[in-house]
Amino acid sequence: MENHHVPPGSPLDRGHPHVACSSCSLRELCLPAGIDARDMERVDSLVNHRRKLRRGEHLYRAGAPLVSLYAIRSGTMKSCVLHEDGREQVAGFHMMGDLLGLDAIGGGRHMCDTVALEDCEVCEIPFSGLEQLSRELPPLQHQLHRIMSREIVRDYGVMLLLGSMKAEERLAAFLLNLSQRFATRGYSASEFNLRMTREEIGSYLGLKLETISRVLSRFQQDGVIEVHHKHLRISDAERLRAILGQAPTSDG
Amino acid sequence: MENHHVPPGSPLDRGHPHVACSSCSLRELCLPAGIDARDMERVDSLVNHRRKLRRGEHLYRAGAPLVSLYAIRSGTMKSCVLHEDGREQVAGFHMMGDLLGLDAIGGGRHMCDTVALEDCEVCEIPFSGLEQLSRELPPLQHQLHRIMSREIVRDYGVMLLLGSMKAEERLAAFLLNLSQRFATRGYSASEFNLRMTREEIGSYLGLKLETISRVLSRFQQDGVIEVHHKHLRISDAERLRAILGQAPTSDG
DNA sequence: CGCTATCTTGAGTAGCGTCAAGTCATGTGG
DNA sequence: CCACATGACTTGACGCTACTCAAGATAGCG
Repeated sequence: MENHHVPPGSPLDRGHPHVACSSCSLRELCLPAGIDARDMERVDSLVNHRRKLRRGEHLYRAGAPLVSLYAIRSGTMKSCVLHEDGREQVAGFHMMGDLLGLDAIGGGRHMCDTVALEDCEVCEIPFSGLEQLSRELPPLQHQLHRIMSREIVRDYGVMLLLGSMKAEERLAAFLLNLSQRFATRGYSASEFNLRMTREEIGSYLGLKLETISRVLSRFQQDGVIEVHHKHLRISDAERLRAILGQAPTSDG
Repeated sequence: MENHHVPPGSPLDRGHPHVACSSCSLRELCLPAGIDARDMERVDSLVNHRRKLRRGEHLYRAGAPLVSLYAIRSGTMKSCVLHEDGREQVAGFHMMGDLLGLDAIGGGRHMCDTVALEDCEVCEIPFSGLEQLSRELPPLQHQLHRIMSREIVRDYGVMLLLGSMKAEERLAAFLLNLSQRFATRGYSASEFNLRMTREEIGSYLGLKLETISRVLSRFQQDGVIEVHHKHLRISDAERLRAILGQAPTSDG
């Protein structure tokens, strides 16, 4: 799938390209949402770097000091939390428009590893500058708060998933969530490529890769999805939602 | 302390004393951390209500519009996320100094239920006023960001727990976390009362109440803790940490 | 073209859930 | 003060879901 939604070759977009938020197609999904044209140039001047990452490259590692937040322009990333004994868990998958690095504000150091799952491009947003500017632009301040709050709510949803759903429900929830995020970004809700491995999905959902594979096969058998390696088509979204909705206990 | 000159029994007083942040023993744990004396009175004037809750009473319910954030002065609360089918899960336990309601900023509505586990007292912080004041007081702004970020990091920890730990590890992690939070607040790290039921602990940890009961019994058998109903003593914190640390797979 | 990472599928198993019975603590009304 | 009701907790027996281990298939990449 071609993520390059952004018109290439704008005046500022050469060499080490500064691409303005004001001309970014993601601006309504991202940090500048709600900023009016007059103030936008101040945001533009804050977000003055882009950075490319190759597949597998780290955006930051746990322990690194907080310098900037990052907004994804293109590509998909994962964040992993680590346990001393070496266990790691995927805490989230990120795509265009998502804001990364919020975990580092509390302690001044990143608390997870964030890695590109495919070639990515991110906008770098110096955090101290962001705090300063958000004091002057209430809509920017509010949007930052909203983004952090929504991350908290998303995390609650993951807890619910991990704490009280069975494997099929977890995977149904995951696929529907992915589907919705693609739709929000203007892509097909019913057909997309998984950018992550079965193992990464499993890690995120608290399951083993074999279980992911089996459940995907079962869904396909049942005609709910068609899956061929990384390519996935949701044939019957209604049924997926039904899988999610059915409580395991009591009658029905 | 009455920087507001609110006469006792005035409408604003609502029969509850206004207790200023500046004289609150929790201020270094709570929202005003890092505010200097000169600015503190502005924070005091923002936080102008206290509210008492009886055990079992809701502080807010999912769906309610965001009006205020709440700081716990005394008592313990739980937050529960709900699934349409009626399943619910405890997303967190809160105690003195914790700031509640952050889930509501993103959508303007609360996304979970928050309930008192015992009689509680909270300080009400009108959110719009908080955003406004935090534009004028950078340390307040930064502290709000830190609190939200720490909530995100805490959530990552819960995901790790739910996604990759066995029952014994989860409970060990839970007890050590409680212990540390009591210690931070000046209480004993090794001896305290559980304010929540086995079922609530289980819900938080993604386990059933019978499992909580069994694992507590096993810990007691092993001499790691002593537990008698709600009363708990950690006899061997080192061993608890060891239970947490041991990876289940491979050698070691 | 072969190497490696990824994925699929099967068989056996362990850990936690379910169901059930019984104990204990707390509170209430007589 | 006691009898009783209620909610919380403990413990046992059994079952099911997802894990483990293992073998083989497939795709991507140099």
